[in-house]
Amino acid sequence: MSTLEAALLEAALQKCQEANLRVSRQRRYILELLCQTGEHLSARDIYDRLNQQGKPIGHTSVYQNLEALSSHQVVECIDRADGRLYGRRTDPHSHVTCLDSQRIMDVDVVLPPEVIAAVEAQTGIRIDGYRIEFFGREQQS
Amino acid sequence: MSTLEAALLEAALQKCQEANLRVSRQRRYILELLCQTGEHLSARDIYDRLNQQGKPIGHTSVYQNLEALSSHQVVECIDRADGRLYGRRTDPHSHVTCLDSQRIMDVDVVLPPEVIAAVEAQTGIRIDGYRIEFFGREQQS
DNA sequence: ATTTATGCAAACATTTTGCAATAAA
DNA sequence: TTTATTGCAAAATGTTTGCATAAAT
Repeated sequence: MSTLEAALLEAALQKCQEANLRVSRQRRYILELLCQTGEHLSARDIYDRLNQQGKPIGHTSVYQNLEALSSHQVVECIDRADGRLYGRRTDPHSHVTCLDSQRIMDVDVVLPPEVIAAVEAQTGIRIDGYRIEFFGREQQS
Repeated sequence: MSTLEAALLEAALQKCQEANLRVSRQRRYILELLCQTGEHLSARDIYDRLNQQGKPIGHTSVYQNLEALSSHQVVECIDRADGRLYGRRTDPHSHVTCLDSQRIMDVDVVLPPEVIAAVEAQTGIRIDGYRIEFFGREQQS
């Protein structure tokens, strides 16, 4: 496990404490899995991978945990055409989806203030945040 | 029906022809509903509203139609935490979601080329398009 | 000791599929 | 007339809930 992954896991466990979420064995399994793979996984992915790895967990627990963890901002939850996915980053960020591999990458993009102001003017909504979904294909050079 | 709505409906019917999608009574019902309300509706919303309006349509037809129409870019399909929603605009655009009312508004935002270039450099993906999901609350002034 | 988490079984909601009847072109 | 669409019934998915057991603090 890289130091980045370790740091992410540490931060996630910290947040659990703050949120009064006990660090059960199964909950730790899920957090370790998400922090180690940078991927965005479905509930089923998580269920399958953990059980394959000899880390037994039930369906219900996966769902209950993902609900608890995402509602406390310990993990990220995104809705996609092919179902709900969970990721390890909860700070504001955007996504790039490769249309060939369907792989999702996290990216950091900051919009110019003028863009936000224009949206606020256009809608009357005070913008609190945003997420950009980019899509494209791998460069074949 | 406003001229905008009429134009949107006309364009949608046009696209059906080009895609060899017959304009059945039920298909027309769906397109009229989506073009008239600017809202983003779920399959169930559409089923309920049409049947309430005395425009009978079955569950299967709603789903089959939304699949056919969205895969041919006649209507928009977006995935949200509370399910799949359909809208009338298929050209590139972004969304603003009011966190109080859950209302979704369409907005037009064009990203500066530098932003796109930065994302491409960061990921190795040639960006084909994007959609920004903004969220915020109504201004109470 | 107290409270939270687990996970089976069952309910639920949403979406998909087989197929015979129907309607659009 | 030919081909696509409809919609019932049934199945497949994905997600949630009741509840008794087990585990974390």
